[in-house]
Amino acid sequence: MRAAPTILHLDMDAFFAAAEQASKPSLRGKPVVVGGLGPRGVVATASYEARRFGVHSAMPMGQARRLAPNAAYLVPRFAFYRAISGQVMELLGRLSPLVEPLSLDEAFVDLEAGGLADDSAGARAVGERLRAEILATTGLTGSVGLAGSKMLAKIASEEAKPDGLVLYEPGTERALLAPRSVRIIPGVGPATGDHLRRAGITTVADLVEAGEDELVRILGRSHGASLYRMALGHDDRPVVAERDAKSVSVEDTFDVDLHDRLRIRLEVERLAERCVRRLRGSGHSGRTIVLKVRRYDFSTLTRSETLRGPTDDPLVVREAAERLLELVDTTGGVRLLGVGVSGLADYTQEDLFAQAEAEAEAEAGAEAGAEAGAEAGTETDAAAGAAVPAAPEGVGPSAGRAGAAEAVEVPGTAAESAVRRWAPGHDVRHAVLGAGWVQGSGLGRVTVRFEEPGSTAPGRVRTFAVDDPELEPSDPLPLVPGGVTGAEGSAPVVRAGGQHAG
DNA sequence: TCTGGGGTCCTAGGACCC
DNA sequence: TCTGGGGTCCTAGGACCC
Repeated sequence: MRAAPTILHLDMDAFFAAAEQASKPSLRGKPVVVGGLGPRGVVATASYEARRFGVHSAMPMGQARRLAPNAAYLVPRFAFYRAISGQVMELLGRLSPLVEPLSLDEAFVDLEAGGLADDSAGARAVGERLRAEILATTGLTGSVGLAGSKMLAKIASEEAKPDGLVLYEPGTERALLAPRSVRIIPGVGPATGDHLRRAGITTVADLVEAGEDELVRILGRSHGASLYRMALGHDDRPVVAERDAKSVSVEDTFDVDLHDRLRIRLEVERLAERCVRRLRGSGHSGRTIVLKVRRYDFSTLTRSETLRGPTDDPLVVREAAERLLELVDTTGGVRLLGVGVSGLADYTQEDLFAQAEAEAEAEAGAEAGAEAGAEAGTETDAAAGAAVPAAPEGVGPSAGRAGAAEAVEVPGTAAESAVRRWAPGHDVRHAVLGAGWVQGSGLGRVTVRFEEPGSTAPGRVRTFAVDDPELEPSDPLPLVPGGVTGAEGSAPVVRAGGQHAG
């Protein structure tokens, strides 16, 4: 806490959906839902128009479609959102050296460290100027919260939504929080909320009245003590610019539960390879391999194995994941598989050298029979894995393999690649008609609306054969003339946190 | 058409060591 | 051979966030 409201929290409004509306004029003012379009998809972001129908983040798509059947349903385009996020983060970087991104659409900024504001009036001016710059640069609106602590700044930005600014004067924290639900405090979710409610605690005032000892008794040492402090409005957490990643993971939910053990194993191998690609891409190696399995009944389990040294070797990670799979009973079916690596180290020659040594030792000590068996298995499966084209970003099995029968088969049919190529919302270019985006596809046809971010009226719609030679996928166009697009792929990487906008 | 994907942090028990 | 007490590492699960 500080004497002036110089901690700023920025939250872009309905980020993914707003970005789609900005890039597709025909969707402006209309309900838009961005998320997984497969049978098991969920909503990532709903536009404010869609929220009026009751659609919200994390809701199953089927439910969203029942509530808002006439909304536009689009698959997320992360590269595009990342590019816009990079522009926004760049603007934040001009305010202060201390910027802490929480996700693509959210960040804390320490204005005091930037020397641009040291009182309420100054902070408010900086906040309003920032909002104007974001609008001018990206065409999107963001909401700003200003307060003397992270917690209050975040609550303020929530209060400011959409397209607003709220400033809480230091000293008013307790009175402001007292009548609110405990759920307003970041970190209090459904489970903790229920737990507290059963103890008769529903408001922040109740938390204060209960006292620290009681909260520690109910919620445990760490959670109880920090919750008590938060309830009093005490929050000294600093804005931290650099946070090292602690783990890298990938996972897939399947349209249909997997039963076949060979298919399950094949998917684990593909996930391991994808995971290592990401691991290497982030410049890390890691020591602990984690396999995640969600069963038909949604029960989830993890199995992990810690190596003697950090690795970024695809084979090592894959074989560890395979060993872990052997420990899991998959009878009844599997709806999700995931592979992760934690215990990250910076990728350096030293690490690799140490790892090679550790592996040599391990191999020398291993039983010959087990080694031979593992190797024979991976040979075959590696060949099968290599035949499968990697899905483009944002298009998981749910989008790409809709309705695929569960069997030992190699995905990647022509129909399937058409589904991926012409995913709803993706940009295309027609040799004669110019820039547009996919409204929908199926039965060998793809429907395109021809319009650009700058268009003032909705564009015309035309339908083509999916293999029309004049039509091809293209990169997003800038939302604002002269702005960046998703094509660069060089936007600053948002490190920790999720990828979804609320 | 019931429940995504990528993260973080915390707890708790057992192994192991001193 | 009658029992202590820490510290650290590993594993598994759960809550939470966007």
